[in-house]
Amino acid sequence: MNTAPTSQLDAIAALEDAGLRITGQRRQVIAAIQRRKGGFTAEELATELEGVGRATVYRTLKLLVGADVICKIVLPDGTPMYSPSRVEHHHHSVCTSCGAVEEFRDITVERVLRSLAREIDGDIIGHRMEFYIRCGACLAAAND
Amino acid sequence: MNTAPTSQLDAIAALEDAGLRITGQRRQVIAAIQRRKGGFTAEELATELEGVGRATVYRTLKLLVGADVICKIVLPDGTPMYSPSRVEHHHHSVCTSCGAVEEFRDITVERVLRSLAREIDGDIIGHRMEFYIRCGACLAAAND
DNA sequence: TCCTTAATGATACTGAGTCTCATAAGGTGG
DNA sequence: CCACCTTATGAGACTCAGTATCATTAAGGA
Repeated sequence: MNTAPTSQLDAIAALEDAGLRITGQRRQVIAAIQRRKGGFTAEELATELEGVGRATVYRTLKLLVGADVICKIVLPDGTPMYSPSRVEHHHHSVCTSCGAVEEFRDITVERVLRSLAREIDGDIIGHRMEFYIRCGACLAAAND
Repeated sequence: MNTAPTSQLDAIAALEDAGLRITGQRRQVIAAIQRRKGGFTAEELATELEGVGRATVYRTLKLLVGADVICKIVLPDGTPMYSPSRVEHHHHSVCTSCGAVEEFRDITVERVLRSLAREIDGDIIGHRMEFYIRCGACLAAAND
């Protein structure tokens, strides 16, 4: 199984591989992402990183999404969130209570994609798939 | 198989069932949607319906989404689109060239959802799933 | 028809992201 | 190690989709 960049160094290498410069700001953004290890919003990051401009945060996030270092998730209400990628091709479940993001890779999902490819008139060039859940922890908390 | 509201009258009935008033503006929005029978943006509708305020168009769209008369789709670049619903529980394929939206209902998809429900720690309360394609017509046009 | 309540429109506002453009680094080649 | 060319940055204006406010208007049941 292929793995996506996982550490600071991997993320930096991914940018280098794309012929991009490794700037102090980009390091800061990457470090901040690795520090959290969970879902986050662009605005959160921009607020946290006072030394990095808002535009730069958004620009860097976009680069990192393109390099598969992080991915962008859309909540049911349309709010975008970002989350570090651990597995190359994967989907997400997002807890709508606590915002926890889990990645999963399910061969069943891949199978469906292939079966749909046969049914659909045209070429499938991409897809979006997210599950909205109440995670175990939130359910447990609610039952106290 | 259950079917979702399909005609003007069904859409109006759906609003009535929800205890909402049938206003001239809402009739106009519904009529404009039925006139197209395809994907559209909120802003398109607001421009077309000069007699209806922008806020009202958005409000009505939201009600219609809630009543399963239309559904909201998100393109890969994040652009939102709306499309009339024909089938109750379904997913979409959107052609990224021409914007054509197709609905499909696939029992395989439902099966995956159930299998994932078992794997995921927590309750699945919803999901989002969209396929981005190049439709047959666009492929044919490109091959000329 | 009257009257309560819900809906509307104009407009200001929010949130997420992009654009512009002058200024400030990166990271080679010498 | 320096100069230089190019890429990246920051500040702030702008866009796009949608929401909030609130005074005014109109549904539709009694």
